[in-house]
Amino acid sequence: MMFLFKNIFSHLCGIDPVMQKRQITIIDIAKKLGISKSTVSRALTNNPNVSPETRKAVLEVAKELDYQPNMLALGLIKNETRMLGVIIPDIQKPFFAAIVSGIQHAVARMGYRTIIAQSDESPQIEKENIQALMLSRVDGFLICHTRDTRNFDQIKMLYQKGFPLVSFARICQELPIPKVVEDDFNGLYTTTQHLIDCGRRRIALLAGPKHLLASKLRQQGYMAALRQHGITYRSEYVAHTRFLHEHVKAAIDQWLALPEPPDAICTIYDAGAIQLMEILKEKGIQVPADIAVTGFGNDPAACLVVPGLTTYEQKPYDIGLVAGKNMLDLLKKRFTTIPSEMTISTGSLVVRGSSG
Amino acid sequence: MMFLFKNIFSHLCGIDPVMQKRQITIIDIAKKLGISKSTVSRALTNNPNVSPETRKAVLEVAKELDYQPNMLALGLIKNETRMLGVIIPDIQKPFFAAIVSGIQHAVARMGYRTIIAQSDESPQIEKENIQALMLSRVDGFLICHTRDTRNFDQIKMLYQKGFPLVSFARICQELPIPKVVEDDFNGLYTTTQHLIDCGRRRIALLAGPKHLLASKLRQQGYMAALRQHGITYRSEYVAHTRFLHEHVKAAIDQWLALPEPPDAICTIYDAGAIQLMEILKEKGIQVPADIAVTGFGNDPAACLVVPGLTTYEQKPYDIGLVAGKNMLDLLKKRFTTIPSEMTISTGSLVVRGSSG
DNA sequence: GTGAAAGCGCTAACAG
DNA sequence: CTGTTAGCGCTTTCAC
Repeated sequence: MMFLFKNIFSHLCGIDPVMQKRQITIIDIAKKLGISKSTVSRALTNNPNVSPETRKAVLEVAKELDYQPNMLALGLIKNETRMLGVIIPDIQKPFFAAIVSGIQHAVARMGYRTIIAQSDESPQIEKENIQALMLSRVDGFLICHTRDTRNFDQIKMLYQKGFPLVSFARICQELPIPKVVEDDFNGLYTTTQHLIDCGRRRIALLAGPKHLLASKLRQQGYMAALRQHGITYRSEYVAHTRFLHEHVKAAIDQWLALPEPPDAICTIYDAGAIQLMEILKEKGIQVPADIAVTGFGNDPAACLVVPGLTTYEQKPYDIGLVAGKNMLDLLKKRFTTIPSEMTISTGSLVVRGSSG
Repeated sequence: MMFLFKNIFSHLCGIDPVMQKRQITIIDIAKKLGISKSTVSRALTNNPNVSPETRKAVLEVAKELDYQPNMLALGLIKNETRMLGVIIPDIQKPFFAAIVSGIQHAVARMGYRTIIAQSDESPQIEKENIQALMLSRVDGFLICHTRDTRNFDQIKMLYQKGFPLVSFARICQELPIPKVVEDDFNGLYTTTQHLIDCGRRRIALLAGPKHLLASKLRQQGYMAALRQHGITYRSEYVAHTRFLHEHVKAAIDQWLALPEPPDAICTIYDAGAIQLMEILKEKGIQVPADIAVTGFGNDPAACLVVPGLTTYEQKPYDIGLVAGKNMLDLLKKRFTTIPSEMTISTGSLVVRGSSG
């Protein structure tokens, strides 16, 4: 519910907004000094072909008139906006918020601004956002696809048109562009191995959608760790979710109904692990005594639950930083080479109570 | 640590980026049809003064050539960018992330894009961001100040220049512009009263900086609740922090050294409450048995700590939504009235274990 | 209906 | 060093 109040300060502030005042242009400065606008332009852009006195006079008048250069006019000429389009699924997820922060800090130094667009995990909105940002003529795109994006026509179209492109976190593999990802494989390899080291042998996996690359890689890490230790992979121990609470619940019920229920559950995302722990607690099952649990990501929440969640720590801020730097590289050598490396940001195991 | 991999797909993707291809303009369309660019423009902008056949032909060729209107040129003429500047302290705080999300969803419908700039709680960076976004010629500003912003010259300057302005969360009181805030007073009144209802009498307050409006209002809510119940206000029970962990620790130490230490602690922010609970746990003090604790905000973390944190739930997403709508109103009736209402988003008490 | 011309604010090539 | 001219891509008079 919301309340409205008339602002009691309205009449007291004593500042009047100057509506509609035509903006000051270089022509105003030129007129005032009786010189041509080209000279003013030169003075303002540090062009050497201006006498020091003229420059000084121009700068003075510019300040006096509070002149603000019009970036639109400038952009029209240089055909650049110094704006970058950042497309993410959901800014409210700490993981993406941290990446965005990293990107911004990386590119702000070079005077680039970022336009953030959320796809809300909808491929359709993702498509519309790309379209809209293209029209806004951003200088480049940093894109993290939705979970369900399977058709990469839009980003291919951008590539074809020659837009500088960086793909991060949920990447498009089909294009030779810079990519920045978490170390999915190693993350699950590490947490799974940790559970094995803790003496667990019946280790289940709470995975993601089958088509999602990150999910696939994490599952491969899990399987590799099992293999390494001579533990047979059992498909009934693997549950694929679409990251919804119901799926987690269904997975547990299924596992507990098994003749040999798992003694540990590896998850590929912290939120799932935390939901898991809550459900187990409701059922009176002890974590880690009965079932150990691990996560992935080291969400802010991971250290707050009880017991603390053992997890693989990622550094989303660093991922953003690297993605931003890659974009700056592309922008710099725009017309020479296209680097198409994949950067893998390695994390580290954070051991807390949930793994025993 | 990061690893680099040469992308093995580089040679396989079969799509070639068309570097530098000059963008398609209305002149290309005009030439192809042997008509003037004015007619093309008219056809594209739904101007009635075009024959249906001409329009159809233009639309066809436009699609064929994949024509994209140049927003910069358009903006230069109309003097608008359909971009809004959003200035927040830190996108990684769930509170601000939710607000940003609300703003975006509110304005996206009307075709506005948002440029997010983080001030990192630095008044200096806040100032630079305002400056930069003004140069980028955004159509309006939605601003949440840093904790330490005391000088509002920058935003006043924007106001004076006639920019549509909305102030949210940490607002500037000195200007007659729309403001959207949480219900600070009521929040602390409510949590304090709840503690009193739980039988507590020696209630301390973990407050914020004295100069910060939200902090002042919350303290007033706390004091009003005490007064209401005939409990004497004791200044030694109030600690002002600058939201740092050390300050929280110092406050506790001070309170515990008192001849009559508090039996409850009201805080004005969840993060502080959670830090508080951790420190108390370390000291072997039981929450809520020995000391009850309440928070403010209902952070995602509030339901994860043990015991759960009793807190006043805010709806930051709604605050963003309202702020965005206010901005749209300003933009619509830009040259008529300036609404200057204050919208107060009311929350509600969420009772969990920490209050007993 | 359509075309020619002016102009949004600025830079850049070309003369002096 | 400085002024003139010609655009950047588009809309918008103003003629016809």
